Amino acid sequence: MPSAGSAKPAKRVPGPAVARLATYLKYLRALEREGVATVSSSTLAARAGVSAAQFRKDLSHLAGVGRPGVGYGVDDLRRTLEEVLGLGRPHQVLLVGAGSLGAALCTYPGFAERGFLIAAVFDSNRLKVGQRLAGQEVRHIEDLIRLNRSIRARFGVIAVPPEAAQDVAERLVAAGVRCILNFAPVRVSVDRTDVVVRHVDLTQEFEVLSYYLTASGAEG
Amino acid sequence: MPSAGSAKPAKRVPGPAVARLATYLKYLRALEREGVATVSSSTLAARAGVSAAQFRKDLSHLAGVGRPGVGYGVDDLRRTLEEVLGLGRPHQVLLVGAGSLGAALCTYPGFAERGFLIAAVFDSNRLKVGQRLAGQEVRHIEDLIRLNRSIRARFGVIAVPPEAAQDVAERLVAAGVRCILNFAPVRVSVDRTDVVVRHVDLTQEFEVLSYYLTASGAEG
DNA sequence: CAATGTGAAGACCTTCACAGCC
DNA sequence: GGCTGTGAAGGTCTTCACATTG
Repeated sequence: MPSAGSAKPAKRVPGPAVARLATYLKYLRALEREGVATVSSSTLAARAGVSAAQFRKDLSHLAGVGRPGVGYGVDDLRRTLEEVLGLGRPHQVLLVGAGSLGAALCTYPGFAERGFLIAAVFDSNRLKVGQRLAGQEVRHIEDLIRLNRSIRARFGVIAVPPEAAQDVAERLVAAGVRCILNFAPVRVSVDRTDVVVRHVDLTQEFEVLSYYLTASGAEG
Repeated sequence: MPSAGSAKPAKRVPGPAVARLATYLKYLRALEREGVATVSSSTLAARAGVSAAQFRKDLSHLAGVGRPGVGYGVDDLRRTLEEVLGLGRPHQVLLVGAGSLGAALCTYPGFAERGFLIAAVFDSNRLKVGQRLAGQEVRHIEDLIRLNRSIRARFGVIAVPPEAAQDVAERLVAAGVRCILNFAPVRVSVDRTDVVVRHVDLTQEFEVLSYYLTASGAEG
């Protein structure tokens, strides 16, 4: 497979490091807005809440963009991270589920600001189909595969009740989606190895917090 | 500090294991609804998407609840996990930010189902104060500390724009909140060691997915 | 002198394999 | 025979410390 793109080093980046690279990118963009041209590992690492050594090690997985004695060019590093993360251009997203969570995700401005555009919204409830949600007409789930033949989105969001999640995942994969963000509190499985799924269980986040509250011995 | 509670072993549980314990609990509750009385490590592990060895190692951090040759009592194990995670009783939650995300979180039934009750909603916008959101009257942020003297919530959710997040965090801590779930795309820092913060950056989840899409060489 | 990039060391987590129990 | 619990082995990630560079 002829790899698209430029001189990026195809070294594998460890999972935890990928998540932190996305964090660094966020703060680099903030620095750029502030007009900062150069930043040191210790400064940016402090903002991101990691050690300077961690930061430099993470960046060592990419081509060298820092200059010893000087630091990192803010614009340079931002572009490198965008390239590594595949964020050079906007991405289309299919959103499935027009309930309260789906509606919130649809109106959340943060996605579009960072290049993820909700291209279509789907639901299985005929009462919701045809309604408008943040400028989007809600479509029926049966039309997902057909409509994505022209949209060609590679990202999908599952925001449906747990019973429906697996079916939605399969439709998304069949429609050509390769990255799935699943908000349903149940695991969905896909057989294809070129499809990646991430689970976000909001209640589970609370439950983890609760452990640390309990473990610290401080009860209310 | 005299530790409250019962015969739970005070061994420290590794971070990744805590998250998985919460996952196991989710599937145990589902099994219980299905009327299953006993389950083996391999069965439950398969549902949760981990190896059987991983599952047993995670449980080895707690008191032994499995019986060799038989498996785990579903009800037993659920109760043990609830106790370890501190989920034996409901928890009150303060929600700050009545924008689209805040509204969605307020109406999301999953929180209450799993014992996290939104006790009050706050916003800084006087136009929103007094409005109702899923049965809750929106309060002004200035009243947060005072109102929590009677509510005594220990959990807080930050669903405000990034500029306001740090201020909200400080108010929550001052009000006695010990666990903070932060949806603002910026790190908030708290000085107290007995307060734990978790960050959920929804866009960042997409960015991580994008890396794996790009890394697999499959471009659309 | 200031700051990066990196091998080596160390900490942490996962997987293996098997003794022991039902 | 089936299954748990766990020490030991293996792998991954983080931290350290320093050679190197501008």
